[in-house]
Amino acid sequence: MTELTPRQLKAQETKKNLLEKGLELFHERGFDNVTVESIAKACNVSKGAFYVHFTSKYDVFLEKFKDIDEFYLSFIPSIPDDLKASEKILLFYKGQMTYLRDVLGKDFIHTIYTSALALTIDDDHYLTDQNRQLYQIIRSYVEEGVERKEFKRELSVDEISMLVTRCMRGTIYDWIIFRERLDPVVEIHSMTSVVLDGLKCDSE
Amino acid sequence: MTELTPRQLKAQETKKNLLEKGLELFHERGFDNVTVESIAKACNVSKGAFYVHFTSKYDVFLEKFKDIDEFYLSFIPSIPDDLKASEKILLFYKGQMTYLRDVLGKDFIHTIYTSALALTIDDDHYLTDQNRQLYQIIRSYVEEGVERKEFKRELSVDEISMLVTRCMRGTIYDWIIFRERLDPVVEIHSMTSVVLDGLKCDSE
DNA sequence: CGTAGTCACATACTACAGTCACTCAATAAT
DNA sequence: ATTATTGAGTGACTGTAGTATGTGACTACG
Repeated sequence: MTELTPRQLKAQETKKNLLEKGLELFHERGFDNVTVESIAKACNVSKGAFYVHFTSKYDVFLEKFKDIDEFYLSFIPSIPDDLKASEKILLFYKGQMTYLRDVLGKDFIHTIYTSALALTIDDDHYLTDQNRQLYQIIRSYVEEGVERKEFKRELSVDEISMLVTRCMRGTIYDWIIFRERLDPVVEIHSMTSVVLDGLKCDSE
Repeated sequence: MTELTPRQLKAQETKKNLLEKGLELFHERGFDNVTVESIAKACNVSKGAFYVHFTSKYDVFLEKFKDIDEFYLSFIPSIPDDLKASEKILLFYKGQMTYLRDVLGKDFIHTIYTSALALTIDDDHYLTDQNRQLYQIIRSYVEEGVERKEFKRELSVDEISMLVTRCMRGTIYDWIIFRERLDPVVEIHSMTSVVLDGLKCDSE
């Protein structure tokens, strides 16, 4: 299983090259200004080879996107354990948005959010995968909050998690469509504060 | 100004044809399965003529989208005047989402939300136009709520309106990406209730 | 070994959105 | 009436994502 033939190794290398070069070019020129052909050429392979390894131009991005969850995990320890669940969520989102804004950049996120809309019925998008780290993290905070009776009990953990993560998706969508007019770090804070306030157990 | 030459009338007719035939075909086959050429052919004009009247394939949709605001306006009278601002907003959203789901359909909204992400820097999208009816309606309810001290006073009318409308955009985005798994009428209600609760004046 | 099959990659292609230089009839200007 | 201008409409063209088919080196298996 782990035994790779020289041929498979070479293919793996090709894929890695395409991925790295692709991300590099996207970063330099923007997603729409990079052609699949140019990525392939820069790696001395044909366009056909690109499509052996990736199902679409977006696919290159999604590969990278999965790394994000690693950042999320690494970020968690910096959140003090003795905070209330809602405060943890706010801190987490602040870290996340700062990362999206300053490290990954709006173009990157733009492409991710576009690709989620572009898919055909069958294949599921990473954004809607509730097993991904991000969702699990939020869910665990929510669970904690529910146990400690911080949140309304009419709503299930999954329902609350959905609303809290929707907060984030809505803010990111707005960040993109309102262009230079919004700071996502500011916006996620005001939006999420309100939602968390609304979720608070009334008897507090 | 209102004097139209026969030539202008003919052009207007062509545009109207393209618009109607375009929407009809989109409805029949779905946006992605209709080519600009086929719309043009069905109207016995060339593709070039299409681009005289519309700046893009999306543009046909946006034209129609502007009609939505008429529906919104017509819907307002059915909302009792003596309700609280937050209840009015909930009712309004319920009516809106029902209309989007049952009359316009998800495909239509899908295309609108995709086009908002697809634009180049310069041109502004209808979704972000704060002068449009929808935004004005929500703003007026919010204003009412603020005056009656239903809402927190730390936030301005514009800030609150932004959050309330973001609620809607986030819910619609989720409706699209989560495909058959969500009912937008249910979702808008739970999401907006929470946000409105969070916006409530604490001393109530 | 030898041979059948696989798969990483190449090449030529299709499909389609959007562009551009042009035409020609309708209209405006003199 | 003659000429100049406009602008609706044309159709060939470009650019690019994605596909269909081929090919030859490598691999697996008798």
